[in-house]
Amino acid sequence: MATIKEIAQKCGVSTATVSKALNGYSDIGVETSNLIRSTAAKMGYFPNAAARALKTNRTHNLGVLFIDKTRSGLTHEYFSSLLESFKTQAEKLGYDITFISSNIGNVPMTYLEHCRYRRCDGVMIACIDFNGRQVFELVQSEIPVVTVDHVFDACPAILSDNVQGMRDLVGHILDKGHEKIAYVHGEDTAVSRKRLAAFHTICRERSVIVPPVYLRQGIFHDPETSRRETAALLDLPNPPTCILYPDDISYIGGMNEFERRGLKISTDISAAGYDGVSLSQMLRPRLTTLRQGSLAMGAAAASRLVRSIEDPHTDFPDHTLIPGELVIGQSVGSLI
Amino acid sequence: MATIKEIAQKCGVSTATVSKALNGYSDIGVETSNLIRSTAAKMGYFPNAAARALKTNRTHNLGVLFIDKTRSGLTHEYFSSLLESFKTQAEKLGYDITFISSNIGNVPMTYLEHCRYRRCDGVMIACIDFNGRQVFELVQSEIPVVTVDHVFDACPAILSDNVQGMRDLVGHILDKGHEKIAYVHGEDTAVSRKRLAAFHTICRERSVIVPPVYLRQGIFHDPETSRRETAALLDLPNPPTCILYPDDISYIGGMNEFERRGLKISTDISAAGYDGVSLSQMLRPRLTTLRQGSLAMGAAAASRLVRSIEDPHTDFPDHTLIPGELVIGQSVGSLI
DNA sequence: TTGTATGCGTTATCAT
DNA sequence: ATGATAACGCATACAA
Repeated sequence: MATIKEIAQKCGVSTATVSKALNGYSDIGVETSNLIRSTAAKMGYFPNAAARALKTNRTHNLGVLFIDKTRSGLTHEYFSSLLESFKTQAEKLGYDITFISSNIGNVPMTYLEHCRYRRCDGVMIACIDFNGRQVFELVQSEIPVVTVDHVFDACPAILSDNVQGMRDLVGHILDKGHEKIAYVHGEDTAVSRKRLAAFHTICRERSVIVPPVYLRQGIFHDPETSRRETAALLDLPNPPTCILYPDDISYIGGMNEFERRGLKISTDISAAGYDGVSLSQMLRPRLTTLRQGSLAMGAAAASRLVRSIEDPHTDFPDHTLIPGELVIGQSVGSLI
Repeated sequence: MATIKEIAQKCGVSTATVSKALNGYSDIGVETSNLIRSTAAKMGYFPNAAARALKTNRTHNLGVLFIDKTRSGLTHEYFSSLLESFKTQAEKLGYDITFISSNIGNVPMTYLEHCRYRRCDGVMIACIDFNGRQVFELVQSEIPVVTVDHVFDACPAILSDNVQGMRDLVGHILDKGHEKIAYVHGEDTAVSRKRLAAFHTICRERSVIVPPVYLRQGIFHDPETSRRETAALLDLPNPPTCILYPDDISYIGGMNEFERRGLKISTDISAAGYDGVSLSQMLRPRLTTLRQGSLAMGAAAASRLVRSIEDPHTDFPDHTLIPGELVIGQSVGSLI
């Protein structure tokens, strides 16, 4: 591995000159600069990240806190594509990413300690229990943080626009003439609450009454629970004509229950998901759903985090709302 | 951030003593050692990874080469759970992981250069076009490498046991009395070839004849192609009673075609997938498939790589075969 | 058992 | 325009 010193020897200059030339300082002669650059390239030189980090106190490394007890983090398309686009954007901006965890080797450490150990320039937090003490400690620290789909007072956040998304989705269903709409929603989280509130708001705006029994508590990404709630809804004396699910995967449970009862989706019963994962468009009928802008969110998170790092003066905890996109499949039939 | 120097001051000893005490050298007095350790803990000390790396030439960082043009890498459960378990095991062994890519900032670099820049102690390669020049360059380098589901002459490999997996799966189907078995297989890769060969072998062993027209070239994770091939198979004068798909996602295409034709899966037609992703067990009927040991593979890859790094003397390019597990759903009906 | 001194590869300050 | 030198935090050979 070529070092700056070797380049200096080869070019007959000092290491200081090489360093400056390579970092584009203007006070180096054009000729020497060119000579240095070309021989550096010829020798396959790359700066030693550790040495540079030691000196500059900047690692060009972003921490990613992306943990899930159920190991569902990476296996949910919404999160994995978010991560993928975060990584891509981070790389474009010159940063690598490192996963943060709560122990390394046998040494237990908090998230914050892990970040400090690796000298992360900043951290993105997503897909985690945001109420943990360790998360809070990290958020309160001096390290720049960006959160996704959660708001902390102290740091910027990238948020999926669940309110508008829900409005678009339910609006479409209402346009199709449905007036008996049930909603199997996810666990009680900020996301669920926003969607639920938006659901109520638009229904009221359009003078559609939602009987309390149409609202069922489900679990994100758990088809079996959704199947059970679907069965309960269908057994009602006055069953709904359309059922909303917490997400596309949960819809699978409903779909199974429909088929078991011989109900044809879109004519006998309508349904909609949320997320817009690729599976939803593989099914027949294609699912009507709301595709969350996970790619845009990942990229926005990376850009926003790097801004916090590189321009700390103008930094303040703003919120970026990323819109989703209504995906009209064939799972919501028309009643008009 | 506390440094070794501050601890030294506080304890009234030299930095060398602190360093030794913290690294468990035996030539430090028990009392001083205890004093140093406790004050270090009290001060929230963690060694500066960059400084340590600079000195020891070891970063405790593993590179992960995990790229896919179609961005399907992270979104396929097989790969994402492989990565997740690799990460978990690496952390247990005291390593963080860094994604390797082919450019960072505006600076284009090869995979090898990126690894060197970050001073990765080793690299895991999976889910990538293994035929690329840059991959080859990396494999030939001095950096320890482990590959997953691909064999290079020069480095150890972790392999899913596709031959035994296929034997188990097809064996089960034959046990159910099927004699007309079609196989929509994936693109022409080493994995496909192994599975195809195993398919032929076991059929021959059990005296089952496979007409060439029962073998169809599909595409991994592409339901639409599978749907088309399924239609072609069903339109045959002498159609199969059971169809194998390249993977569970591809099966969705077949499933759609069955339903379109009003064929009841398991009684009118049988089908099997491969991979054993969680979706396959959410569908009704549950899919009969072969669950690949992705968790075991990820962990094995991490352990194997760390062994290459920490014990280079005994290192040689061996292969670790990880078995899968037959998952018997309801999609293969009995003909006997 | 403990301390001194040096160097890892880089950047940055200050001379020249 | 270029160079000598110190410093970043740590580990270690060697001296005491």
